[in-house]
Amino acid sequence: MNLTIKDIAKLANVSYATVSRALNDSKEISEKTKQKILTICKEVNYSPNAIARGLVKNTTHTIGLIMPDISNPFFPEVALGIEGEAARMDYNVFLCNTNYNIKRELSYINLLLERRVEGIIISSVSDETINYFNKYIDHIPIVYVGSNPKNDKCDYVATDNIKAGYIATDYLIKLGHKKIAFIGGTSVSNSHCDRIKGFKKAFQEHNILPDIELIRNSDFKRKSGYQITKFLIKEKNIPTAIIAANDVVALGVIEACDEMGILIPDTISIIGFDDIPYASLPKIMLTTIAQSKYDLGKIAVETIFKTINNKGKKNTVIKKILDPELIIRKTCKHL
Amino acid sequence: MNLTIKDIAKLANVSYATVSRALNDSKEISEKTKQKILTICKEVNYSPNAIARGLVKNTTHTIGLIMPDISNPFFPEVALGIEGEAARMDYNVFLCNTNYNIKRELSYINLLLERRVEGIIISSVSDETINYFNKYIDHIPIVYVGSNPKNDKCDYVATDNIKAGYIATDYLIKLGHKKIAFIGGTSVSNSHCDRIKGFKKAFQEHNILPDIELIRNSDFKRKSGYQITKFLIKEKNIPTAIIAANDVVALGVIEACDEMGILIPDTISIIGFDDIPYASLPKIMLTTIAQSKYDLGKIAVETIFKTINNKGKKNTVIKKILDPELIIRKTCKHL
DNA sequence: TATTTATCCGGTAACGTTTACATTTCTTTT
DNA sequence: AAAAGAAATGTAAACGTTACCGGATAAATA
Repeated sequence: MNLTIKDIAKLANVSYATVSRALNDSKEISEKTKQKILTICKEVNYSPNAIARGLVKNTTHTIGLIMPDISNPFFPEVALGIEGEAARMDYNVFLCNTNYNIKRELSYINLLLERRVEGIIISSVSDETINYFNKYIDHIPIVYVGSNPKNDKCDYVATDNIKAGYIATDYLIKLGHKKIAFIGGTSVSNSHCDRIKGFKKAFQEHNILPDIELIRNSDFKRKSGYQITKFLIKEKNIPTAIIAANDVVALGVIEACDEMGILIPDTISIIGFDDIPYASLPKIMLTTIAQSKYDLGKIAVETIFKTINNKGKKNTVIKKILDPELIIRKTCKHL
Repeated sequence: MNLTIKDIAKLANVSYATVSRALNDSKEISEKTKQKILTICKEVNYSPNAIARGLVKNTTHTIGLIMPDISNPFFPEVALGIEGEAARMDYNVFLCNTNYNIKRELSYINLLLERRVEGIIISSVSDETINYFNKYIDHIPIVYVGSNPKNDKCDYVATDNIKAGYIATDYLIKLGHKKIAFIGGTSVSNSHCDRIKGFKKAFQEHNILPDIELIRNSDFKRKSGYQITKFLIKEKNIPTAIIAANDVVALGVIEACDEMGILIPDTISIIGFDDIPYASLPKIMLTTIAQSKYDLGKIAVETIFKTINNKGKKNTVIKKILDPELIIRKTCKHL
């Protein structure tokens, strides 16, 4: 079906080794024959087989990217950083979406491994994959992005989520809030757990106790932010402020409040994480803890290339921690 | 570095053909040796080389997906439909983001071709790639998604964009609007051109003339919706309604109006396309022409598999046209 | 002109699989 | 118990490249 290098060789009356030389512009070929071969390739629309090349060169120029949810704008933004930086390195990205499903995460890891990607960047749902990766950690460069795994072997680049949780909570407490709900992510999520830590730390520093009843888990989706908020409000144990797992969840929180006629920020203050583009809409003006999304991706690629360029051997574990930034908009108010 | 089938063969004391049989659970192998081999594979963490397999089987179980902008929520939604349906078929998706750049589109096409993906689904910026595809159209299944190319050879699945443009305009005219701005996409975009057609058709049917000055192009981004709107308003030729290229642009339009103190829908009515999740936020309530995003993706995969399963030969050009739907929310008002 | 040295090109062995064909081993039948 | 047939395994050729090695031709030196 597809033309091969041998077909081109016949057309050009040369050996197929020569064709290969022309295609890879080696210096072991005369300019003349090279041009002859190249024009023939153009004419007959020859497309080199990357599979075959990959087999012999043992390289794919591909890195795998595993993300939980491309419909959450945070992740495409990170992906953009990854793709951009990878393209600069002449690498391509194989993007896999897990929908927060650990099974799919595992199966994608296997897939990427079988495809011999040269590195894997993963924004993992939990630490469960870590044990899995332990088997491979010496075989293939891996870097976690967005959350820091509780394992001292894996490279990662993440926002300081403890700090993020702390900043959000501290801000609210200083605004006079005490009854603060925390609608977090899944209980297994590292970023969630870290933010909870920061949440508790802030309370501790201010010498007050958080209301444990107001700490809830979500699945990181808008709908669950919406549902949990409705539930919270109906319970009549209404908080004066809500910290949401991320901006998408926060949007769900706002939706619920709007529907139930609760004024933001007058009755309830709301704060999110990530600073997705839709948080800055004039009608929304969500106060949030921003992450440097593009940089997260970009740096993840940079660190994975440290290992790739070192022929897969890594000397030290690389940990890059980016600072979160409080973006004050209009969903929080002094009590 | 990585273990091969031959290593496993040695460990199991069998030929490597037998190992292959065990791995592909062929019936030409005894259950006993099969289990023996499989357990060895598990123990030593063997990962079959998909590259080598692809070379001999001439199949990659991958389809390529080219999209202009994964940071516009419309596209991830379509991508989800594609990935979901592809996964059902046991295929994987190689996602490429072009940032509305035709050069990158072309280079990604080449890349995917070289990687021997079994089909390409493309949400193209324009028809320019079509000429390029013409060379390949008999070699590889291609389906356009989201817009219908002006070429009778390519399969596509798209929303009826003429209708979409018509519905939006008709709705506004019936609401009493005459001075309607159309902040479209790029001039080369098919979906843009079709919607303009629908726009003009609606005017025609109502026997009024559109103000040509109010038809503008954007780059499909929020920022340009924002800037063009500001420009329009400053020009003092203020429209009573604005149709935006998509919801993201519409959000930019709203942003500009908010900033300039223009009331929506009291002073200006606004309508978008796509119905992205953020259009339905209570604070936004954007009236829009919805596309069936997930279905668009799902059906694109279905149609590409018609050709793939037919060994690449296609009998007839498949054209699937989905209906747009007017979602009335709160950004449009009777004049 | 004869010899050395670049320069260019051809032949062939890899790369890690699958698969058709050949061969061995085990059942079954007589 | 021998022959035939079925089942399990081995052998080797493909898949489309790249890369090494050696040979031929052209260029440079003596």
